[in-house]
Formats: sequence, structure tokens, C-alpha cells
Amino acid sequence: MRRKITLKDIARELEVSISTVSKALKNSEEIGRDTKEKVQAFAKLYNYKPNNIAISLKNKYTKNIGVIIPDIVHHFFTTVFRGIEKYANSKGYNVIICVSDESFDKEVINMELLANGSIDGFIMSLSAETEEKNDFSHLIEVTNQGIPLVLFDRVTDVINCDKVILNDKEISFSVVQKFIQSGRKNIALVTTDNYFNVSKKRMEGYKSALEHNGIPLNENRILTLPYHDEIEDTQITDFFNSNEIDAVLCVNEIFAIRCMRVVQKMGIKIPEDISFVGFTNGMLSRYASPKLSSIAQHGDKMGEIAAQMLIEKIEREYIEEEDEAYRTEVIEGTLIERESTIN
Amino acid sequence: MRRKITLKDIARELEVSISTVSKALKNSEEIGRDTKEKVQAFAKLYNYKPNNIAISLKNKYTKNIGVIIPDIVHHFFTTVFRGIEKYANSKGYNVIICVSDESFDKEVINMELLANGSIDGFIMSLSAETEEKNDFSHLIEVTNQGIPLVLFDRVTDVINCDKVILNDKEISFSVVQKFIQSGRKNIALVTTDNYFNVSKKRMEGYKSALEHNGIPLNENRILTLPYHDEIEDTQITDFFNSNEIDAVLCVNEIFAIRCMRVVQKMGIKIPEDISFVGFTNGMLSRYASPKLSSIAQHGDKMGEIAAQMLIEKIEREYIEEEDEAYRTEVIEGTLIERESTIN
DNA sequence: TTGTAGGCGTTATCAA
DNA sequence: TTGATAACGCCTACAA
Repeated sequence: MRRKITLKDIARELEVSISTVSKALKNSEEIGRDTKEKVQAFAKLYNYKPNNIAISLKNKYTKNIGVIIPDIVHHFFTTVFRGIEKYANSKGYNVIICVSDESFDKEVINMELLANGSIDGFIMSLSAETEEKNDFSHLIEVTNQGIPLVLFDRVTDVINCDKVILNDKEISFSVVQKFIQSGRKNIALVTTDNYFNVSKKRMEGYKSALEHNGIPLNENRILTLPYHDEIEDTQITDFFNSNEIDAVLCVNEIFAIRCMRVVQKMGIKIPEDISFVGFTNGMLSRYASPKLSSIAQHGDKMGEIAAQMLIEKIEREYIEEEDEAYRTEVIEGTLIERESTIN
Repeated sequence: MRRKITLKDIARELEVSISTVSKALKNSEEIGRDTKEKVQAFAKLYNYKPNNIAISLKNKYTKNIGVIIPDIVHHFFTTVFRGIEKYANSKGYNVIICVSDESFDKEVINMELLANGSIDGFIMSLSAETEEKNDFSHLIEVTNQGIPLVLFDRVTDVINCDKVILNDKEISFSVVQKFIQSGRKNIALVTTDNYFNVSKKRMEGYKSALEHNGIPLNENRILTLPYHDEIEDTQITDFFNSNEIDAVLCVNEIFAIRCMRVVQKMGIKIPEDISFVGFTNGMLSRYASPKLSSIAQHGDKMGEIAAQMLIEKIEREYIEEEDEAYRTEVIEGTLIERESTIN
């Protein structure tokens, strides 16, 4: 078991000083050709690679980015993560990922842990519990320490930092608008009880589109389902039984798929009798029958932009100091029309 | 912007030595009560937290685990990852994740990067290209350096290390066996052209079950599809048109869903006329219609066990040295019967 | 052209 | 009871 070799080892072996070795490996002009060659050859032979930790300690940066997301088994977060990872890697950064599991405490713990020198900056999406508690002291703490932070998707106005979000309200508006233009009048919204910020915006879009078209809001046409699974279909069945509905906007694709199944069992035809659109353009949408028209949130792009914003902040740190200007980047969702809507 | 405070800062402020502060914060018996209280109060006030990097440098461990997987937008890997993350976290480890994107080069680069001190051990699943090239020198290099390694799912016999795998062959065997017992005779296998090791095992199980039941192997009943999407359905349509098939085993759920759609369009009834079973018990299986019977690979458990094996090796390092005993843990897949099979 | 010394933040050993 | 010193691995200003 050949242990990792250090500058010191090389120096000892070649009977030169450590700094000579260090300089030689950096091809410094100060060092004589012979010595350089000797050192470089030796280093190559023994596969010398500088120790990341030592460099981090010396240079005060780690080339690591901390990502904290509520859930990893989730198509949207997963695509965002891919975007982050890709961009970060191309810039020489590694990604340390922590899953908050929608828990406030885990979010705080993970954040504090990473903040103690392990990373140069954070990218995160708030846990449901954090949104609920409305307690962001851990974020404040971290930004106070001068650690750059980028929030995406589940963000909050309370914190002043870079953000990447979807145009949730506008895209919802335009989907409902589209429903109306294609002759639908009884439009339902299926939403979730947490996810506050995002869901709220989507609902705003829904409501404002109705209003815009002079359609009175009917609260009965809004179905609120628990975010975490394992409910029976009865709630859904009741909903569609007691309401006459010809179009549905769902805040995620799982809700959409479930509703479609229920409705199909009731003998209602999609999209002839009822149209469906869901957020999250994932696997389920693509492979449902009928294929679900859905709103692509462009997670990859969100991730890439988030990473870009973060790395920019990290690397700018040197230059300026206190004239922080924060941006909020808005990604435009795209309605991917498939079989669950009419044109 | 209050910068992170260090031992040195506290020492200067309180006019004691650094080592006194260090000891006081560790509640060392050597330090007088007064000093301890003073130091601890000050540290709390300024929210002192030791710097992870410095500790890593000193102690030669990082409390980081490196995970390298081929793809993050993939239900199975994602569940394994969740298992790893959960266990690792509970043991005080963070997880650095790198995605090889099925590329040999990215796998090598990521691995080398992390191996230079950033992590205490690796958990990984081989990229398709690596399996294809059959080149594992980067793994050998890493294990030679004494860095513990655990492989899961996509493993290789070439490398001597801990492994966690599914009983791919056996579970395939038993599914086909079940098909036969329920009266099916013309059983197809839909597989992929890479993924070598795992697919191969699954095919072995398929073939051996046929043989076991005296059913001659018909190579025409094996459909090989490209792993990376975006093929037309024609290939699948042709396959089912030119073969009389009454049961299908698919190596993943996407293939299964696609085949089911094709078959349904042809007017064939599932499961009356034809049964389907797919590997990967993901979202698609659960929400397909009919719901797909599928083989749960227990990713969470695989991840947890992998993390457990790894951390054990990492922390044992001190004790013994060279009598390395490597284990291969076999996880038993479970057939989840839903609507696409008859009982 | 090469080497010495100090420092990044922490801990451990030994001395005072 | 407290402090000085060295060390982890690397880098760099400065000295030789």
C-alpha cells in the first residue's frame, strides 16, 4: 500500500529543500533546469498530486460548493442538481450535497456543518418546514459570515441574496388562459398544502387568469392534497364527482397522473371532456396515457444559472467588498403540449 | 460582515495562549475553572466553530465520502444515494457527489480529484463506458493508495473490494419461473446494449429459467434496445408483430412502459394476453396503466449497506492493516405484483 | 539558483 | 494551571 507522496517526501528523497520542490513543480524560473527535470520526473514517477486539504487551508477556499435540497428522489431537484454539477465541474468545483428531507433542523445542521470551512458557497432550495416556520436565521448567519448564497425555486423575500425562480404565476396564468381560449370554463386547480411560496404563486396565476376573463372564482374547484403521498383516491373521486370540471391545472405531475386515472375510471374522456396540465415535465408526463401536457421548469438551466451566479460571487469576493448587488433570475416555464390537452 | 472567528482571535482578545483556548474549549481538566468559563463564554458569544479544513489536515481524515454515479436523474441511483446520504449523515459524514455521465474520462477525473485528500473513501457504480473498456486502473490506483472503496450495482470482478449487488440472476430466474407457472410459454426479454454486467446477469437468469423448464431458447424473443432513449417505437412494434409473446421481462421500467403502450395499441390485453414485469420499481411502475408489476431493487437499502461497509473500513483503518477481507453483500430483489401480471 | 521561515487553524506534547 | 513548540502539507516572501 503505497501511501500518498508529499513535497516533503520528494525533498528528502532528492536531497533538496521543500520549497525547491514546490517551485520546480510549478516550473518556476528560479529553479535550474537540471533540478526541475529531476524533480518533475520523480514527481511523475511517484504520481505526486498536491493535497487538496492543505491547499484549501492555505488559500482559504475549497473549490467545493454546498447544495442543500429538500429531496433527492424528485425529478425537478434532480435536474437542477445536474445543471449545478455540470457547470460547477466545468469550473473546477466539486459539489457537496445535503438533503434536508423537508426538515428545518436537518437544514440548519447541514448548513452549519458545511459552513465551517467545507465549502465556498451555498445553493439551496428551502425545506417545507423552513418555509412554514418562516425562520431563516441560519441563512442570515451564513450570509453574515460572507458566504455567498443562491436560492432557487423555493425562495424567500426575507433573505437578500441571488435567486433563481420560475415565472410560476405567469406560466400558470397563461395555461389557464389557454384553457379558456379553447372553450373551457370550469377550470380546477389541484394544489398542495405546503410548498408555500411556489404553490401560492401558481394559485395567484390561476386566480388572476380567471378574473382576467370575468370568470368568478369558485373555491370548490380548488383541491388541496397533502404533499406526502399515501392518500387514498377517494378525496380525488369526491372532488370530481361533486364538481363539473372541464380543465385541470395541477401543481405537479403526480397529482395530474392520479387525477387522470380517477377521471378515466369515471368514464370521462381526456382531452375531449377534460384537459389536464401539470407542473414538472418528468418521466411520468412523458409516459402517461394519454401523455400529459406539462410545464417544463427547465431544472437544468436553473441549476446552471444558480451555479454560475454563485461561482461569480465566490470568485469576485476578492475584488470588491460591500456594494453587493443581488439579482433574481426568472426562468420561463414552457408548456409542453401532449395528449392531455386540445389545441 | 463578521468573519469567522479562530482560536487565535479568542486568544488575542482574552490575552491567553492559543493552546489554552483550545484546551478550554475541550473542557480539559488542565485548565482552571475561571479561564475555562471565560473562554467558553467568549466562544459562545462569537459563535466559534472549529474549522473543518484545519482539522482534516491535522487528523488526516475529512469525514467526507465520495460518491460517483453514472447518472443522477435516474430513480434507482437516486434511491441508493438517499440511502448513502442518510446513513453517512447519521455517522457524521458528508457526501460529495460526482456524476460520471456514463463517461470513462469523467469518472477518472472525478476520482483523481477527490482522491487527493478530499474524501476518506469512495462509493461508486461504474459508468457504461468503463464497463465497456474494461479498464479499471483508476480504481486500482485508488485502492493501492489505501482509500477504501465500495462498488454497488455495476461492479466488476477485476477489483477486489467490498460490493453490494442485487441478486439479478436469481430474481430474473424466479420471475420467469413465475411466468411459466402461470401458464406462459412464449416469454420475451427486453434488454439493453450496454449496462453489461447487470444486464448479463439478468439474461442469464432468464435463460436458465427457460432451460430449467425445458423450454428451448429462442433468440428472436430477445429484444435489445439502445440504452439512451430517443428511438422510435417501430423497433418495438416489429418485435411484437413478428413474435408470439405472452410474457415479457424488461430490464428497466421505461422499456416496460414503452412496450406496454405499443402492445396496447395493437389491441393486445394486459395482463390477460400478455404479462409484463420490469426492473426498477419507480414512479413509472406505480403510475402506469395498468400498474406495472416490477422488481424492487431496494436502492435505499443498497445505499445504506454500502455506506455502512465503507465507514466501517474507514474507521477500522487504524486498528488492523493488511489482512483485508472483502465482502460482497447481495440484496434480494422483490417482485411487487401489480396489474400487469396475473396471479 | 536554492533554502529558510512563517503562516493557514488546529491539536498534542512537553516545558514552565 | 498555562504556554511554547512542532506538526499536518503547501506556498511564498525573502535571505543566502
